[in-house]
Amino acid sequence: MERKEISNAVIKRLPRYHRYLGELMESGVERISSNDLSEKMNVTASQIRQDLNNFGGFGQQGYGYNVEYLYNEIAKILGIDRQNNMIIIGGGNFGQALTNYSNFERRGFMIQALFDVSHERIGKSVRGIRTLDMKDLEEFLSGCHIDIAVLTVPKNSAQEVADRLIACGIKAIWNFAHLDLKVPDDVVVENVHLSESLMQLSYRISEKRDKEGSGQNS
Amino acid sequence: MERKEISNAVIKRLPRYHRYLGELMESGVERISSNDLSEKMNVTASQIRQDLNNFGGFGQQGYGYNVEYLYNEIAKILGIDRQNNMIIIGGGNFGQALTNYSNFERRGFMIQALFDVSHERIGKSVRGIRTLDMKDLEEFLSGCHIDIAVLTVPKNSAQEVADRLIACGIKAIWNFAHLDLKVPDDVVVENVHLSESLMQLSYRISEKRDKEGSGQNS
DNA sequence: TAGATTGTTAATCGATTAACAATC
DNA sequence: TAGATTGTTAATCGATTAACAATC
Repeated sequence: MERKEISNAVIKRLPRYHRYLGELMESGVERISSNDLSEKMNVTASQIRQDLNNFGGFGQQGYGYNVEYLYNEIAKILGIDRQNNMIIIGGGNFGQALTNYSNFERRGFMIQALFDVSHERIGKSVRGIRTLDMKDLEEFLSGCHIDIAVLTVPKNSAQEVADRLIACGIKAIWNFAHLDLKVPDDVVVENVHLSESLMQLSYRISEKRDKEGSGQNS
Repeated sequence: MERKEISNAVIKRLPRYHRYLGELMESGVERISSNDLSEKMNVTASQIRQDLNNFGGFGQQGYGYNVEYLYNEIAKILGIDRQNNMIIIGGGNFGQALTNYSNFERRGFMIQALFDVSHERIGKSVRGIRTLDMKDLEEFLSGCHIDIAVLTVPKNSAQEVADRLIACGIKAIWNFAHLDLKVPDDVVVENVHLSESLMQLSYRISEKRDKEGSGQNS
């Protein structure tokens, strides 16, 4: 029995449920109804129940959901109940920032190495994580299992690096480069396009500016 | 006459259109049909035409779209045809990485200052951009116009900082803190929740793992 | 048992795709 | 003019919300 196909919209909401449940746990809340959670999160109770029931019946009629249980179940669904080994390709600004950001580790995302081409960076350690020579990528990957490769290289070398990673068997890429990678079907890519996010914000600013402008004229 | 309400789905696609049109321009392409663009971008031609026609008729029957013209029109729609002044609050890993990332400037997003509470950081400059004392935030904002505040502070101080920014008249926040900010209706927030992005990737990895597992058994 | 709240089906809403008349 | 391709209306598809029977 396979999972039925889950829509992207649902997958996007799961981490947010997980976050709110974590906060409820921290404040000692033991159980919560879809209705109470919906008010906290500003979504409909119906949506919460629909979303969760894609994966199973985690609640109990007349009671609601046990916070800790649901938190752990969502963690399992998200695959963060286990260790995920990562490498970061590109030791520039973002590569180093991500390496320094120790929060990922708390969720089981362990950075095993950083790769770069610059001889100024190679050999140095960031938070105990070695910066290795990009030349040695293939050798490194043949020696250990890496679940996720983080791509923080310039746009013009991103595809080439991705190809090398995929040739080594990497199946998941967290892509910070500002382009759409071409990858085989069995490789998953999650994009973080910061400039596109910033442009969306900019859109909303100018949309507001337009509205105010026309408002004054009416 | 006001813009009609544009759906979020459309807004998210605009920066990607802009990016592809920019690349076409660079390779010297003068005109393109919705059909050719749709093949490049892996969307339907219908969607491209529908999206664009939310904002006006930019094409010409029998000809298609002029690449440079459309590129510039989308830039206007996105509000990136003008300068946007930004400040970054939080001079940690991400704050510094964003400050160092000079690509934003090319799109008119100018970082005017960096703010921090740490005396080790205050007074130092990153790429010519001063790190100021968080204490002086209100004074600074009274003296110049800032369009966007970038929030790269720890989760537990983010709301407090946001409140201060809003009190100073900031209307747009690019939020990297891992929480949902509470802001008035006239303030726009764009979130970059990196851990949620990483969890979505993790979900897809484990989804694939499940499928393969069940495949072997069948 | 009565009350509460889920799980799930049905209804609605919105977004995407298809089709085609308008027009360059 | 004929061919190409848009702008736009109509049809379809999918996601969200509402409703309610099941059940703890």
